Amino acid sequence: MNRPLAYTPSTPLGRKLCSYMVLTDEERNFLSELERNVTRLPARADLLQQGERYGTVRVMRDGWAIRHKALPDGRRQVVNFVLPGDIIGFYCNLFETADHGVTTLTPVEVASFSPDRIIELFKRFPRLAAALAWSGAKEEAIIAERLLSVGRRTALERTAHLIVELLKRLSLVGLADGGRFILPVTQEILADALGLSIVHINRTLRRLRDIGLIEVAGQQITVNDDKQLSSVGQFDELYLHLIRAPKRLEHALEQAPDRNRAIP
Amino acid sequence: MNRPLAYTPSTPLGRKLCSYMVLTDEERNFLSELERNVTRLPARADLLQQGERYGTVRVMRDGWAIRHKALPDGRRQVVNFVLPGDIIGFYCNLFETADHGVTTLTPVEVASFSPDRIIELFKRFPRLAAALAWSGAKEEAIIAERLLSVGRRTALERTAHLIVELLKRLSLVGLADGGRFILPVTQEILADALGLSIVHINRTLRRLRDIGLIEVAGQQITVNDDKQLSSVGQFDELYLHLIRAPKRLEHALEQAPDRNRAIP
DNA sequence: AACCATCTATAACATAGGTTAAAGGGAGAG
DNA sequence: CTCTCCCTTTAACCTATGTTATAGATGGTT
Repeated sequence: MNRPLAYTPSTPLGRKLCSYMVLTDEERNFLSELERNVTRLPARADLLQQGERYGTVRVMRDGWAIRHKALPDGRRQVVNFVLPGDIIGFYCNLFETADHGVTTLTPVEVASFSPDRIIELFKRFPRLAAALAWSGAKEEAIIAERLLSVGRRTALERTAHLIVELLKRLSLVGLADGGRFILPVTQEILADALGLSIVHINRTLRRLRDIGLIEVAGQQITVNDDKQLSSVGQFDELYLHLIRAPKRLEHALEQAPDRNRAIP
Repeated sequence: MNRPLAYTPSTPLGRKLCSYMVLTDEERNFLSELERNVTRLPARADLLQQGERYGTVRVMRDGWAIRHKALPDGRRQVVNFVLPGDIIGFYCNLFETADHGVTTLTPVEVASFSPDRIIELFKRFPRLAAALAWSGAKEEAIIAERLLSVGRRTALERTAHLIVELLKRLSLVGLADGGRFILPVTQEILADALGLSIVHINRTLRRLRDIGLIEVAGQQITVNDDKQLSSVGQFDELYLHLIRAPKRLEHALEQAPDRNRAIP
């Protein structure tokens, strides 16, 4: 392991931000300090409970989780999947109480730190703050796209769309290969993510299998024809904002942080 | 009009941020500079088109708009309503291209400024940056709640929920009084916001009228029994995060910005 | 190896909500 | 004043998806 640490931090969060911009040593140090305090949790553990008072900010280092909201009678909607490198309730930690829960799907490794560090980050590292804002905006875009799915796509389209989305997002962090990935999720959770019943998800997956677009073997999903699957799901990757930081941001951020601010 | 300007800036954005924390003169000046460049547009004008390259950041000063996403075949989902004081694509302006459109519902007054000002804001005004991050997180929370509605609430519940949400949000900016407000929206747009057909929205509104929970007169909606309407919609205002900034944030932000940063 | 719990799979039936069609408002243009 | 155009309203019918029920898989535990 003698890759220059300067370019590939060992932390998922650092790696993520690195893909937006070149980090200074100071920034890198601050980030790796944030991820110093690591915890392991089993599958099906609550990282955050709806209604709970926020205490810590967390970064998912390894494993999967879901962000979900529930109605009093138990109906539940999965808002998003939390993948390695994702931050759990970054801004939300600025709230008093959680309006959603976060539950692990697999054993996970998470780093925790105090919300005060966020304030510190805003004050000392404006470039990191902007980069995190950018990545927060990406999450919002993903949720808005899921709203479009649930509101306006048919069951078949939604399901196809979600599979393509996960394939893309996992490929980005090296967790999918040749259209094949592990989906550590029961059909109940899939149903809750897509606003469908568990029976209908089952029917829909079967249709996708019958058409030959996907193969399912336990938790392993293989996408046979991603072009056609994307087209069934009317998938347009625009919303994932996969391109690095836009030139504008990159340019503004690539200068060293102006700590003595000469701006008039 | 001789209220001390220091406490009630005349700009919607400034007023919004003021409710989170005490602003310094410098911050106030910066904000009002941002809102200097004002444009008026008629109803049904596109403030932003899906797929367009971002050019400017906008703040809604007066009027309504919708944020919406469309599928290639024309099906459309309204993601959120943009009310006075809301920022249009604040972080999103850091993206290359828009993954959603914004269209006015009424004649509007918007302020526009260059995205560069956002970078400047992050560098010079960390407290404003954090406050804007907080308000961005609130928008995400609203979208997540709408996802829960569309995914898991029945038509009646969703509709009730949206009406209560709008009532609360409008009350907050003084645009609703005694449960009465103007909803400058066709039933088609309501349908697109709730993931329903236009016919079914009509049926559902009728049911709410028949039960006596609301009254509709043109664009004016009167909520007769907001307790019961909230209960039908299983409305829990937690997600609106109406409380001022949490103590933690408030405390951290209320100090003057530490421009010379003595933090180790 | 047998047991239990949890998932998946399918069938049969029920219904919320979609679609199509057509008849009224209402408001701005001429 | 009346002609449009766009919106709302309602009815009749249809279908995608939900519900209930049951049987198989699967995998961990004793």
